[in-house]
Amino acid sequence: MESKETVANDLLRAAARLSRWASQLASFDVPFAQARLLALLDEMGPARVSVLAEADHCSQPTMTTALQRLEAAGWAQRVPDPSDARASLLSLTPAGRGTLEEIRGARARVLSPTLAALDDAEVARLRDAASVMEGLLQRVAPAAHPIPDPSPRPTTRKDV
Amino acid sequence: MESKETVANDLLRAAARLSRWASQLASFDVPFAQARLLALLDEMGPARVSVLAEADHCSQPTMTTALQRLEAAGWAQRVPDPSDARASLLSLTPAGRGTLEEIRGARARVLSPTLAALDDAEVARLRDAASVMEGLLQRVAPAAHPIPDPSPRPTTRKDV
DNA sequence: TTGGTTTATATAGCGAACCTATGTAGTATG
DNA sequence: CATACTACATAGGTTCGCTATATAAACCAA
Repeated sequence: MESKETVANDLLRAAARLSRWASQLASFDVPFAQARLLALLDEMGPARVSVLAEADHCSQPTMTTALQRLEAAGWAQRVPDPSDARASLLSLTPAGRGTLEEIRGARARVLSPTLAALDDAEVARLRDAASVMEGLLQRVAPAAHPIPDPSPRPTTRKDV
Repeated sequence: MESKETVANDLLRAAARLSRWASQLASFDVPFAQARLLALLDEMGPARVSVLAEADHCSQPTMTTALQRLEAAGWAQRVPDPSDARASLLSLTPAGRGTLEEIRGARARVLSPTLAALDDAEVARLRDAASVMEGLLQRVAPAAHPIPDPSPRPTTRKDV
């Protein structure tokens, strides 16, 4: 139904713009992808590289280098996985946890002037918006390859 | 009651993840930033580089190179600004508009299996989530909005 | 055990998308 | 007309993402 397509595009566009705005305005010295990874490590505790990559919807090499950056900054640490010598378990250091808290506080401060002007009903709408998007992601995340797109590449990009 | 800080962080995190997931699955050949710029050009009609940069919350050089990529792909065109020989007015070509429609359709198709499983109440929650984020964006960044007004912008701040 | 496959991660190499600093040319103004 | 300002382009650098491939451990027959 067309209304559902409209919902999809409106939602994705709004999410993209909000995310983009936040990543720019609340830019301390920590790049956005690194802040996102700090939050992921905080959530998932000690975890393998490949598990983190899947959770973040990025490739394993991308996660490897991202984690190397965090380790170099002293924000993440790795220990060998006792059950598999090929794997490592990554987790936040205390410094990493402190940085994550700083980031969350800075984001909240950036949004606070706007949030202060909202009444409880609007705050409730925001809360519901966050939870409904989380729910959507949980429905959609397990399907790693939902639309294989069998058609050959239209090559809209290379030809004029 | 949860604090407003928690709401802000939850919302931003959910928006970031949803946007990230969508940009990975629904972006056939077209990189995410280029798709975003196509939508921006569609909204803002013929517009100057600097106006587009401000609306997209990026620097002017970033917008310059992004537009050069779109022009090279045949999706954007520029005409000299009749009122100022230094400036150009950028707009979508018919090919660019077609590509944008393809992108929107692909996004909707990617989400449609999930949306089809939702009842009307949940779809309504998604719709409300999109609109509440749009409202939040207009409070914090009153720029990128359907306003085909070609009158010159009075100010050019950005001086921090 | 050996040898082949699979799995977990790392490396190499690339392009896109950001940034700041600076150059260039047109515009405006004293 | 000279100076300052403005709009855009270019230069140079980092982050972030990808695919392809290498390396090493684990697994699994025979």
